[in-house]
Amino acid sequence: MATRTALPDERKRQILEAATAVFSRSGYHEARMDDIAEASGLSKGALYLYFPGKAALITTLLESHLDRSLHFMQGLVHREGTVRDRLLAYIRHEAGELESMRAILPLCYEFYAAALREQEVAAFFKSYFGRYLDLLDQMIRQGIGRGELKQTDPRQTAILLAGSHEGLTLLWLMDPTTFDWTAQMESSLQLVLDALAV
Amino acid sequence: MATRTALPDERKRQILEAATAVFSRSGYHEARMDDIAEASGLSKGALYLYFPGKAALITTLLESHLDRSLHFMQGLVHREGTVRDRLLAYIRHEAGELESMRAILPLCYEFYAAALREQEVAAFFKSYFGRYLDLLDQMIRQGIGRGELKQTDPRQTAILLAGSHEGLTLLWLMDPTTFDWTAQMESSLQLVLDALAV
DNA sequence: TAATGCTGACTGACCAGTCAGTCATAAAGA
DNA sequence: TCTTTATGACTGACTGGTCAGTCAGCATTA
Repeated sequence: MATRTALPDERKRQILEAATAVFSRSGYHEARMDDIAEASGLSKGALYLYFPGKAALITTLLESHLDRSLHFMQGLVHREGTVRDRLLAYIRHEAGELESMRAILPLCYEFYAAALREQEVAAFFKSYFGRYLDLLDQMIRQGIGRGELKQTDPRQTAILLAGSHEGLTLLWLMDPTTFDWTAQMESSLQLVLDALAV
Repeated sequence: MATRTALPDERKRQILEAATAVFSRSGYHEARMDDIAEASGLSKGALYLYFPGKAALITTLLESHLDRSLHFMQGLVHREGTVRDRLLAYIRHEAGELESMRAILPLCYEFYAAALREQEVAAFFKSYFGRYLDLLDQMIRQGIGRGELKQTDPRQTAILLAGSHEGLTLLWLMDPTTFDWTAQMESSLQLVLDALAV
């Protein structure tokens, strides 16, 4: 019984792990279902027993990855401490994920491109970025309410912080040797928060 | 004679225009050479008389687009005025290109993804971002030298500005209704420059 | 014996790139 | 001036290869 119900989950995990490896090596379009089958140690047919198709593999992957990041941020909003300390904690947390991000982010970019053409993908990212901005927004409001930050448009600040995060990460990915991700993220955050400190 | 030598250029322009339309509608991978042929009013064979293949179409397109943006920035570095005014001018210039950016940027993202896997594409973007950062860096040094900005690490500031630009544009593309690109870019720039003003 | 989990050869659609052939025009010859 | 030959721009049917997804059948277990 335990095995019987556990099997599908185990197989899904096994397939997703293989898919992550293959997608991050080859990208979505270049990746072949045969490669994923081989990497997973299962047959191609088996993939279709657990997932309806190639697209489902990538969306499941991205969804779980982005959800984890969002979940951490959610926790921070309800934690004690200054906005500064909590955002620094967020940066440090993300820094720990940098290696897995290097595998996932190229796939995100392929999907950002798709998002700008396909309704369904667009809704997915719109919701993700929306929730991300809402959490930042909420934290900034806390900072203003507690007298840590100046009166300022919280949404605008949230967009600046989120945008810097996205953009700096992109620049870093393009050439990781030119600067240290964590140091740059921290100094950028400090600069913005200094400008907004009371 | 005039017509004879002008023809290849005219045809190339005609093909690139069609390619822009088709690529921005369908993306690089989904776009078919047959579609581009039809959109250009030429036959598929003719495309191969003027370009060696599909890849050459997209690289030519992106190259000319990024070069134009870089060229404008280059001009700004040698222009009179404060750093603030010149960067505001840059934002206003880019704002004017927003519509054509909406067609081109999805392709960029597809290529960012490719850049993270393929040596040749990586070199292309590395060089582009490198030159972009160099120009910003140079302008910030001018600001420091002229007493407009505090002593600060110019590279770090350049990375923050360039990163914000990239990231804010990405967020905006994902949902252009949530905020105004120009207003957000300007307020972000003002905040950063205020923090660095003497 | 039946059910479940899985296999992998196969199919059909797709598409980048090719190339034998067309056609309009120009140059050469009658 | 009329005819023939040459040129080069262009065409589009075709090829060769790829790959997502299918399904008839096998192996293992209950």
